[in-house]
Formats: sequence, structure tokens, C-alpha cells
Amino acid sequence: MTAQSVEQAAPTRRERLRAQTATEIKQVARQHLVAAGNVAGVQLRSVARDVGMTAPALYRYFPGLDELVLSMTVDLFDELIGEMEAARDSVEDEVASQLLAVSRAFRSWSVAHPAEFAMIFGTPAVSFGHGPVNECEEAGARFGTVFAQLFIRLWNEHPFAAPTDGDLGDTLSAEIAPYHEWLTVSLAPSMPKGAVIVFLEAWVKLYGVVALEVFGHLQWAIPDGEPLFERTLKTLSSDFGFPERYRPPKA
Amino acid sequence: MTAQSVEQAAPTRRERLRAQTATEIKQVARQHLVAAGNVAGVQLRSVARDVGMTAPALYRYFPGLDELVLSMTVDLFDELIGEMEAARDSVEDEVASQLLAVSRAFRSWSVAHPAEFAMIFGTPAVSFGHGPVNECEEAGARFGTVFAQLFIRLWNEHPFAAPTDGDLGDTLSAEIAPYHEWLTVSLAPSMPKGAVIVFLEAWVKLYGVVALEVFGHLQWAIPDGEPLFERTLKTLSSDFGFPERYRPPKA
DNA sequence: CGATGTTCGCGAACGCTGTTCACCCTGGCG
DNA sequence: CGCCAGGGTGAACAGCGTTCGCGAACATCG
Repeated sequence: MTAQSVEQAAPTRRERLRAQTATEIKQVARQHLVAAGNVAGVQLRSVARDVGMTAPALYRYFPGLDELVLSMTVDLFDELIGEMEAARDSVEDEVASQLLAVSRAFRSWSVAHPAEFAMIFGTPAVSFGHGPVNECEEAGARFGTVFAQLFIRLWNEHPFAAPTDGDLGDTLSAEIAPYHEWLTVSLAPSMPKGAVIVFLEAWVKLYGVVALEVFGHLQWAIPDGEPLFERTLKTLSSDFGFPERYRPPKA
Repeated sequence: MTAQSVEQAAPTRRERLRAQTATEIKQVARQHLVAAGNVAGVQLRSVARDVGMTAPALYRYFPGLDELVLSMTVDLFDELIGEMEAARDSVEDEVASQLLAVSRAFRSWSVAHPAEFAMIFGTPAVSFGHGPVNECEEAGARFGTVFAQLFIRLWNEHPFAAPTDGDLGDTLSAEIAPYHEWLTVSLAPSMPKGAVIVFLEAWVKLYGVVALEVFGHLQWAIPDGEPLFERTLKTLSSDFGFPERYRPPKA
């Protein structure tokens, strides 16, 4: 068992070269993605040409184009998660500041990589269902956890105003019950349903303002989305009970 | 001049048949869109086959596939606008009730037509720029006007709490200035910048909750988006100063 | 009515796509 | 050294959007 683990950590050279080629393929595909602006720009033949191979050779590394795109999507999630965690760890160990930093990192990455944002947060490329998409949903869950952990910590350290179970209404209370149950047994033992709903609503506002900006659906009113985003952060800071912790971005 | 207008109103029979064929093409394309779930499902050859023609024949009606999709997008906007206006006119002539009805119509159409929603509110199919996309942006502006007119009427009849120009900050105030200027001279003479920002933020929340539901990015927490959407409407009703006007949906 | 010119639809073709297959060549193992 | 699994190639297939030339149907005018 341990020997297997060691062999997994130190793979044979062919496996190393193979993994290296796979990452190079994905890097080139990423370049084509940003150059074209959408996922339609990543094509098997052109990607293969830029890595110095022919199209059929890529089938040694990916079962097909869809799986390449899927693998890219997972990588993009991990990259975004990394940026958010780096931002979180680069500020003082205080939950409000970390929430602001993570939120800003989310927007910064999104506006800097609109094509990638569209891949992971826009229309799901492959229809959602039980299949290899799970790997992608799994990455999305990891992404959500970055926010969720901070919210849980915020709730534990500085409980914010949240609706009671009675305020939620029966239908919403029933809808959130499974996720609340999972959250209770896994991450947040003492978080009420109302706090989970407030967390969801905060994510909705964050996603809404960033998605609208990235998709260009806000340009008819405001050319740059940052001021509105910062105002959203300010409002959220008040909603969560730490208006004094809000500071304009470092820039 | 009037004779020309009459001739425009009563086109020759060839023109009528031509227009009829064009709409039939778009209807079939719509069917393929919903069947496939995304815009990639609308293909020239298959659409032509279902209308009883061959692919090159479609070029007599549309310059290419992109223009067909663009024309479909405009039609979808108009359809959604029609649903929203119908909902607005089907309730009592009271602005708060009409806002609720229009918002619910927006969500209902969106969740009932996810593929269409993705076409007009997701990643812009064709890159935004100065070109035939203007026709599409124009339709988007008409869509926004349905909401805007109601908000303006709400502001005139029952002014809601809005930040002052000082509260907005210089950058956001400068960003919104052009749109605020256009709004002032065209639709709302006495609306302050703060009210426009509140309007934008309400649209952000509405778009966020609906887009997340339609794209399936909320299913990890709640299977059905309606309760959360209704809670959003309830919150917005309070934000806009008419919490007593909120009523659960008729259903 | 007959001639004319415009419109419409079709078949063939071009270049492109993702994908499959048979073949070859090379690197690592027994 | 011999072998063989694995990486890479070229040809091929089906399908895509698009272009072109031709024939037939249509509306219009003499």
C-alpha cells in the first residue's frame, strides 16, 4: 500500500512526459480559448498544430474534444480557487477582511478572464447530468467551499442578522433542508437555516454583479463595473454587521 | 409618401410568402434550439431539412447562420418583453403590483426557456462591438425599458430610499453620469443618481437569482429556485418601501 | 397571350471540423 | 538483444457553413 503510494508520487518517466504533454496541450488550448473569446475557438486541429502534433495524436491524451474542455474547466476552477485562497491568506487573519479580499479576487479573475469565466459560470457547456460532469461539479463545490468556510467562520465569531426559521417560510425552509443538513454534519454544526439563506443571497448578489459585468450586459449603464461592485461589497459589509471593516481596495 | 406607406402596409404577395417562410425557418430553428439545449443545436442543414428545403436555400432569407441566430435573439427579446408587458397589464394599475408581476414574468419565461435565456442573457454569442449586434442591443434596451419605466413611475409616485450623490462616491457618480443624463432628458426628469443605482442593484439581484437558477448553478443548495426568488422579491419590496404590497404568487 | 427578367430552390463543390483506423517508429523492459 | 506497448502520422469518413451555376417558377410588361 505504501509502496503503491510512493510509486504514485514518483511515476515512471513515460508518465511524467505524458502528464507534461497533457498540460502543454491544455495550455495551448487555453491560449486559443482566450484568443477566440469563447469555447468554440478551441479546436482539435489548431491546438494540435500549435503543440507540434496532428489532431489524432491528441486522442492519446484525451478521449475527445469535450473531455479536453472539461479538463480545462476543472483547471480553471482550481486556478480561480487558488487566486481566492492566495488573496485570503495575503491579508490579516480576520474574517471580514478575508471575505472582502476573496470577493475582490473573484471579480478580478473574472473580469481578467472573461472567456474562462463564461466557461465555468455561464451556460453549462455539456448538459448537466450524471456523467463526467461530476468532476466539474466537484470543482464547483470546492469553489463554493472557499466562500462557505469564511461565512461559517464569520457566523461563529460574529453572528450576523439572519431570518429565523419562521421568517423563511415553509417552502424555502424545506428546499434548503437537505443542504443545511449536509452543512450541519460536515462543516457548520450550529448554523441556522436563515444564515445559510443569507449566505446564498450574498452569493447571488456577488455573482449577479460580476456576471453582468463580464458578459457586458451592464455597459449600457456603466462602462466599468468596479465602482458598482465595491458598492455591493460595502452593502454586504453592512448586511453582515461589519460596516466599519469595509475599506476601499488598495489601488 | 402615403402611397408608399400603404404599399409597405400591404406588401406584394411574394413578400408575404417570403416573410412567412422566414418566420417558419425561425420557428424550426427555435425548435432545434430547445431540443439541443444550446445554440450549437441550430444548424443550417437540419433546419433546412425540417422546413423542406436544402441548406443553400436558407441563404435567400438570411445572409448566414450568424444572422439567423441574431434574428432569433431579437425575436426572443420581443417575446419576453411581450410576456412581461402582458403580466404588467393583467394586474391592477398599481406600480408595486406591476413590478412584482413583471419580475415574476421574467423569471417564469426564463426558467421555462433555459436555452433561449442563455442566448440572450448568457455569454454574448457574437462578440460585442459595432456591427449587426446593435439590433440585438437595441432589443436589450427595449427589455430594460420595461423595468425602467416602472421604476421611474415608482420613484415619481412613491419615492423610495436612495443614497445621495455624496453617498455614491465620486467614481460611481462619474460612471453613472452619462446614463443618468440620458435618462433625465428622455424618461425621468427628476430622478437622482442614487435612485438609478438602486434600480441597477435591484436588476443585479433579479438577474443573479434567475441566471443562477436557469444555469443550474444553484442546484447544489436548492433544487427549485422559486422560493428563493420569492424571498428576493419580498426583500426588494421592503427595500423599495412597499413591504405591505408584497403578496405570494397566485398559484 | 407571349416574352422578359427577377426570385427561388437545388445539386455539386470547397474548405473546414471531430473522429476513426491502419500503419510506423521509437523507447523501455525482460 | 528481441520484443512490445505506447506515441505519432496520414488517409479517410461524416458532417458542418458557405459559394457557385443552373433550371424552374413566378410577376411584370408589351
